[in-house]
Amino acid sequence: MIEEKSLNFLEEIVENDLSSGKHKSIVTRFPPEPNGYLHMGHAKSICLNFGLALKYGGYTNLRFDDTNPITEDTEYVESIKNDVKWLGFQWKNELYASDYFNQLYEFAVKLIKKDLAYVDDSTSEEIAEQKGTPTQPGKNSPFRSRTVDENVKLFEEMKAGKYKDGEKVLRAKIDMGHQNMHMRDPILYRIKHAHHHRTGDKWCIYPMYDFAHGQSDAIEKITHSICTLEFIPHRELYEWFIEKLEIYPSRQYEFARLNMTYTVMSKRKLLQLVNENHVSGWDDPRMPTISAVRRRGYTPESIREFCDKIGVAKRENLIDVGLLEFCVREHLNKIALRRMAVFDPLKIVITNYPEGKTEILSGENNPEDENSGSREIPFSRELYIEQEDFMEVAPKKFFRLAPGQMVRLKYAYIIRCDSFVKDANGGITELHCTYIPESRSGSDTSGISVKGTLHWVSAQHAVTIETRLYDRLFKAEDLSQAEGDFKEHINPDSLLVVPKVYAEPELLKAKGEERYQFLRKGYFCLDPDSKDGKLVFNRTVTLKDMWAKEVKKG
RNA sequence: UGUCCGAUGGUGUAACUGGCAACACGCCUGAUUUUGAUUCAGGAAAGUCCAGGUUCGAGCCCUGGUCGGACAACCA
Repeated sequence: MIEEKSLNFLEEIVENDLSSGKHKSIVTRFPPEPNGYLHMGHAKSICLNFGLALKYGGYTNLRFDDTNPITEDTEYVESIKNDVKWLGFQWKNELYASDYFNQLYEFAVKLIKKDLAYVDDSTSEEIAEQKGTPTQPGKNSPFRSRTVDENVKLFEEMKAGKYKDGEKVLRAKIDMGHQNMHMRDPILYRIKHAHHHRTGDKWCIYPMYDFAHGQSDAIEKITHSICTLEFIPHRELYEWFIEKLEIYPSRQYEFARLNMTYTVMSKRKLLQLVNENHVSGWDDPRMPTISAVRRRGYTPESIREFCDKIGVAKRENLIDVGLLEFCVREHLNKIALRRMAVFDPLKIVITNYPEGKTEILSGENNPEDENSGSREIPFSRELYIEQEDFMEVAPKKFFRLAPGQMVRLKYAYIIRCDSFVKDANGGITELHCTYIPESRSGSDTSGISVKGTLHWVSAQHAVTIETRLYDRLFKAEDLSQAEGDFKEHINPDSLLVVPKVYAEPELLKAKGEERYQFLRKGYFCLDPDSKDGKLVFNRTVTLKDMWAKEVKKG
């Protein structure tokens, strides 16, 4: 009997609506504006909206909120669809707010005829002036008292293209003294002689968010319209339109957006990073966009798991990026193929191993997965190990190589370090070791047990690859609290390219969809920049490293 | 000076709707280990923003504060 997982507040609402009979099934929607790439915050929203419908047997529409032709583009539409699919969700209908432009126009006319909307000739400055402030009431526009007929005619003319951008707007007639700023005669339509990615040049007036979103929800009979906290003040207006237009009463619910440590999660800021070349693009693996984490090697499973773990509530939060890393390690540990690669080579010569001899050893692809099989690894007299795996004078708890010390070479033999060679600067250039022939992996009769196991690569057989190691994009943990402009906190060392890493030859067969664990180094995946003869790997995340922590402690 | 949201270990989310605060990440110990990974066992860590009140009993209810956030784009 598994204890039932407690519900988040949205699931509670849905369950109540279902059990009370308010709804027989639910309909949600994911409503991105196609003006940027999706990020992890959107992933949270996607998992929520699609997850709810999946759990309670409803469906989810993908609806592009494309009411501002100036900033929107089909490039973004395509990336968004791609990202949602990649995350593993399937929408019922692909819809666009622009599909409803005719209907929205009729809604506007209806409001005008009910004397609940009017055409205003005020400039945007004047309208801002009329709005007042959160603590001071606004004042009526001088155009507020136009007759219904006049408004109908003017609005038609706006639609017909008689006026220039900004010359007129359509506003709701509510209450300029309202406590809620959004109820102070909000703008419904504005004039933009702009080409729309879907409707082309058909329209020169476009509805504002508030006059498009809720109505689109109603048209689609969305039962639960879920958005982020900053839309709370819009809810009153959302419901005002439902009442006055007498349309399907979708209900809006708000949850706290995702914030993560060491990064920013706003499209505006991410766009800035892209435009100002602080990153190579929207899918630069250091970005928190979905396309970037995908390129970096994160799996959809791990992101869904992450979204599940962070929960949903109404209080502001700052999630430790370490939790995301935990989720991806957890998944990658189960599926990644193990490979060996040496980043900072130190040559070792096995002095008692025959020159010219090559042995083919076998290494399991994944100890976590019995069905993953094994691959062949060449072993020979000259090998590379990591520089950091040798110390001339080793502390007692150093289980790696040092003069006289023994280690196991993974999948191979136990070796002992006999001597080392130094260059003029005192740097270690070469180790001379002897191997224990009867310690061969899988048939070890030596009876020797060692504390350390090293990864290695045969010098003669190694292939070289490029690797890109990523660190956090920002140095500040909480960018919302950090002083000054967010870009002042960019981490200059967030990308480290290692142009030449020595890898076991099996890696030549690497495939883009595959995930790899470079033993003791982390999880990696092939980057699309790879070409024949030059493979590039991204480090998704490091392995947990207790030893590094130990060393730090001193 | 207004209105609206919110407040539980370091972080995030719970608490059967009033019954002596749980789970996850992180942290610390130890065991296992041919990855100092994984796995396993254990531990530290909040008395629930504050002050009153109701109650046999309050993180949950009431009152008043405090703190944090949102709201004044022809953006969404």
